[in-house]
Amino acid sequence: MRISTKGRYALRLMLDLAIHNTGEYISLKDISARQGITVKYLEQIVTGLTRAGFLRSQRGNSGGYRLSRKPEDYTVGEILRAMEGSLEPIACLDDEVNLCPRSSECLTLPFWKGLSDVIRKYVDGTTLQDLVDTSEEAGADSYSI
Amino acid sequence: MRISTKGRYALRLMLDLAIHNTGEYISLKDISARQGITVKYLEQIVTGLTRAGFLRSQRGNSGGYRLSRKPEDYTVGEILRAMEGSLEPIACLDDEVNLCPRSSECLTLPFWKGLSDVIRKYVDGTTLQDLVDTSEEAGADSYSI
DNA sequence: CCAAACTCCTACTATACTGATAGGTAATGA
DNA sequence: TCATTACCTATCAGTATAGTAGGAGTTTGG
Repeated sequence: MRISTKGRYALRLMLDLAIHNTGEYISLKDISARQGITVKYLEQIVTGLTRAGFLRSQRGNSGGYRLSRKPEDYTVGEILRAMEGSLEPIACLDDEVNLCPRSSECLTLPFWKGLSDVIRKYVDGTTLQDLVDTSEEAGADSYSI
Repeated sequence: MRISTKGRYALRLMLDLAIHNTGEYISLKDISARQGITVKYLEQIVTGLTRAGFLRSQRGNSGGYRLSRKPEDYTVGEILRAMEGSLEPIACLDDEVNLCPRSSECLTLPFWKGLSDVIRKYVDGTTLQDLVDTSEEAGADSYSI
């Protein structure tokens, strides 16, 4: 039941861009310095986010990335799904294809559906802006992000 | 974010024993036939559950397993944790040891704690008896467990 | 009493996933 | 033009997953 580093780092990257959301492009080098994640690994993560349409990129000197929407228009759920593929606790819940032949008589399936629901409600009920807000509440000075 | 087969099968095994909770010992062979899981794999799963004190076992002819408590006295959470080790979405939340050096300034940590909370509330708020009840509501005949 | 029916224990294996690192190409701005 | 940046593909060690396999010890029904 673990979120991979890609999912966790993607969230930190997006949050970093949300906090430094000036309209300018932010380089991975800068994000790397702040987040302590290598540029090379960030590249892999950012690829997924750009392909999902979450980021705009600019090549060349003084290039980088910026958010393509406002922070309040991203849910944490969609960011995590872009990296993790699925947040469902069991494959049966992903789609019809993975539905197992026992599903109609499976006594544990309703439990898993319920778990899926509480997870989905939570992650899709939290926006990137919500995370920015909690950081400001806590006092921006104490954070080095 | 997937629950492993061990966790899923453990829940099915416990639920099978809860439904056939006559006081008699139930053999893995019987459970295997009902659940479609090999006896050899069930052995591995049942070992963890027995060590956790969830089951009583009886060796030899007409031996098997039975629940050591009443179905309403098991939470699904503790059953899953016995097999999965931890249900925390990130290692930082497991214990002090795994806490990363950035934790005090980590802007995403409160989010992960919140996710951990909704998961924990759900899985520890559901008992084995709850799963038995939903099966009875749905009509016992339609289920072959 | 003994053989069948069980649990119990340890080892092994193939496959996939994770968490990276590495090297090179293409675009851009000063 | 050249330093800086995004972009692309490949590789790799380590770990976890989802089992399979073979046997040893225990109990009881016949």
